Amino acid sequence: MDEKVAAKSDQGTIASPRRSPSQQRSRERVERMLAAASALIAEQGSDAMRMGEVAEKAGVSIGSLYQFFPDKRAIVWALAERYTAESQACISAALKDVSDAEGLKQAFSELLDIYYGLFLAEPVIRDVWSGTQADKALRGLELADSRANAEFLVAVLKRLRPDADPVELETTALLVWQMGEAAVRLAISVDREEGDRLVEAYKRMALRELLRAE
Amino acid sequence: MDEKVAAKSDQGTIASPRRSPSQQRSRERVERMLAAASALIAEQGSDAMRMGEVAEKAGVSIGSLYQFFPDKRAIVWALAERYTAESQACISAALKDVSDAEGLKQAFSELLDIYYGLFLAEPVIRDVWSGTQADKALRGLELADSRANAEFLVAVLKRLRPDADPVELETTALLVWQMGEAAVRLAISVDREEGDRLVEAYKRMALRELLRAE
DNA sequence: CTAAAATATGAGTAATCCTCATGTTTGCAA
DNA sequence: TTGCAAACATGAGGATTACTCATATTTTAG
Repeated sequence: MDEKVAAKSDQGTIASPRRSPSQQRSRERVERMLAAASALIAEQGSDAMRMGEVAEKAGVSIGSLYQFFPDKRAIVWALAERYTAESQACISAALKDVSDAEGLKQAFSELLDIYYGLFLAEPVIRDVWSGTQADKALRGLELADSRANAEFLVAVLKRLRPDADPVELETTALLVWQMGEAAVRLAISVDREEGDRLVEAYKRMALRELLRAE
Repeated sequence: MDEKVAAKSDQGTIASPRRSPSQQRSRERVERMLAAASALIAEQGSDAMRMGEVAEKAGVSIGSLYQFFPDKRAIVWALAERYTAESQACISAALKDVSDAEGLKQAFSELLDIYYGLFLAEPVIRDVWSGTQADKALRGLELADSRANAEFLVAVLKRLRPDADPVELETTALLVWQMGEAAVRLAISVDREEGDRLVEAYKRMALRELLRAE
């Protein structure tokens, strides 16, 4: 029983596919499974995706699903890998030939627009790529919390830069705060030395932004 | 059946507590439940937390758990609210009396250290506050993906600033990239207008950092 | 044509969230 | 003190769902 529990909650390991589709027929079926999963994730998020629904939507049996995907996460994983590969190609292409400041400005700006547009248009990517199946209510709490915290920063900024556009100050504060949370999350997921460097680098960046004169 | 499913996957709503503990005894028991949940989340993450384990560890029955928490998420939620309130008080206190640039520098730096330290020391907060129950493997993929993408930026930076410290460039690139993802995630969770503003603000910030001379 | 490999199936198993009927304790008015 | 209503406690069992496996079918290779 202990081993079963261990295996069940062993989230740190990637289960390898039970079998790779080698025939034409099975390749097509696997594609249908992925498409079905993608659609369901888009509708309700990967957490609410049910294996039975995926099978039904793909027109295959439950068993066939498990023929090629060892478990539910493997399907999400496969989609994630697909999008990852696509995005890397895109990023690499955009930045490959940049060789001066002006080029970087342009390429970076375009890249962000593409990335942003992708997230806006594709809920699957939002779920898979943003990597959080956290439920909406919790996300809402986080956003509210971020806003509340950013307000403290806004108050400070208004004192320091009374003539600045309030809307811009709000935007700056919220962004700086959110990026800080991202920096800390990143920092705790790498080794301590790199984490410390990242936090220090973030501090410098954030302060430059916060103290920047109009 | 349809209604049941709807209720089950209705992640956007916060279920209100079935009952508030009004007697001394039940208040203590609820505390024990929260403590047990907190410990289990620290061990394995909230996703792997089992209601039966929480009850056992708290020394109460399953039924008592559901007397005060409508569902599993409500426990996580309760912990999150607790930490949120604590952190807001901390942030507010740190920033309240800041009135000049030097003060902001100090306060902000200290705040970040506290925040970072909290995440390092308290795995519960990591799970609850960082708001992602996404499994470790997926998180690992994301980090690897971020690193890979940041490498493209590093290549550009090395061309633009050949004399800069490579380690610093790596740090800058990874941070800028990660913050970009955070900015986009934030942008898609607010209305379109504010989202656009946030992305544009991020672009400006990021480019200032990337193009900054040593 | 035939045997082996690949693929397909879906009823069944096990894990887990949550309910509910029933029993126990507490607060309080008479 | 006593009696009673409200609050609290319990855990077996219902319901859902990820996943298995014995069995059947299709494809491929020799």
